[in-house]
Amino acid sequence: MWKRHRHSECIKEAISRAEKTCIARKCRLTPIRKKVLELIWKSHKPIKAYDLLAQLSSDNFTEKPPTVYRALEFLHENNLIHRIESQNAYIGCNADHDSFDSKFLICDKCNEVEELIEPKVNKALFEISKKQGFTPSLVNVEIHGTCSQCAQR
Amino acid sequence: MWKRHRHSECIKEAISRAEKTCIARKCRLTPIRKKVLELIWKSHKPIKAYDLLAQLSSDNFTEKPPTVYRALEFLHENNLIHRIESQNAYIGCNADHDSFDSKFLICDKCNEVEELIEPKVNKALFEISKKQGFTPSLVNVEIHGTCSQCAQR
DNA sequence: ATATGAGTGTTATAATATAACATACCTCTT
DNA sequence: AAGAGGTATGTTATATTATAACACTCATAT
Ligand SMILES: [Zn+2]
Ligand SMILES: [Zn+2]
Ligand SMILES: [Zn+2]
Ligand SMILES: [Zn+2]
Repeated sequence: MWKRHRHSECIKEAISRAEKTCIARKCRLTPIRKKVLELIWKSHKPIKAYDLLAQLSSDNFTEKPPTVYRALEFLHENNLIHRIESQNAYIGCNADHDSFDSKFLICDKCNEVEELIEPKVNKALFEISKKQGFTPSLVNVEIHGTCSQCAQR
Repeated sequence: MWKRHRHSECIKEAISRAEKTCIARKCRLTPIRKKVLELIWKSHKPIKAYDLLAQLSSDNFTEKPPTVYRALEFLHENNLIHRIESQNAYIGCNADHDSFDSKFLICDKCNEVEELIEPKVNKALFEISKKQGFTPSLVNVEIHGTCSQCAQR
């Protein structure tokens, strides 16, 4: 996001990463799962389940919701995508980060999302939690605002 | 949460706080809005819109969804409640904190939620965002895990 | 009293997600 | 090659969450 790049490379990298993950974890990147992951990456923004569904379907053929939700579940379990809670939408992840740590910058103008990879805040949040007697297992941070591109306009 | 307290006092305090807020902001805590706020506080956990709806309704009378969603919208705009995004549920707020800063400890066992009031992490996140050229307007942190009560069991 | 805006009632529908069960398809064993 | 067992998909139905649109009521301010 906000950096020029060959987006087709992102997608290739994501698929290749997914294939490796599946070998390592002994699970299968079936055609449906692969297609959903590709569509998520093509979108370049968080994409909603029913938009994926529409793109999966062709004129003479309609996929049903469970198809896409199952693929999303699989991809999520295997750390290949994230769900942006405040948008009910899904975005690809190409970073090797702890699965319990996710942080996003969400532009409310253009809707693009960038994942923040930064371990310190996570650590601080874990420590604060523990002080309260709470045992954290997962941290999700969603920061809304305006990206640099949109700020310039 | 996780601290013994007279919960009836929480509710009273919340209503009194809401009344003050409404005077200050020149808006109205109508009977519906007040009732919804009370029900949210009575729940003691995040509560869902349709559960509120059920509680608002009596045997011979059913409220409609817009009634509760409008009340929730009002309460949220006026910083009297928070929405827990990962649960599609709503919880009361009695803290005087910046409206753009909300952090929650969410116990996945008992479903109770505690709000964390702690300014440092927020500041750190703002700074990290700005370094990326992003102008933040709102931070939401949801930390899932196990509360001390549930850990003991 | 009457105009104005805020609040509520009502109907309908949109958007998001899952349950349940049937069928197909891999992969391993024999 | 046949069968068993598990994984994945197809299919139907339904649950859950949320909003649009328009009519009506009510407070209150001039
Ligand atoms: Zn990630
Ligand atoms: Zn933007
Ligand atoms: Zn709060
Ligand atoms: Zn608990």
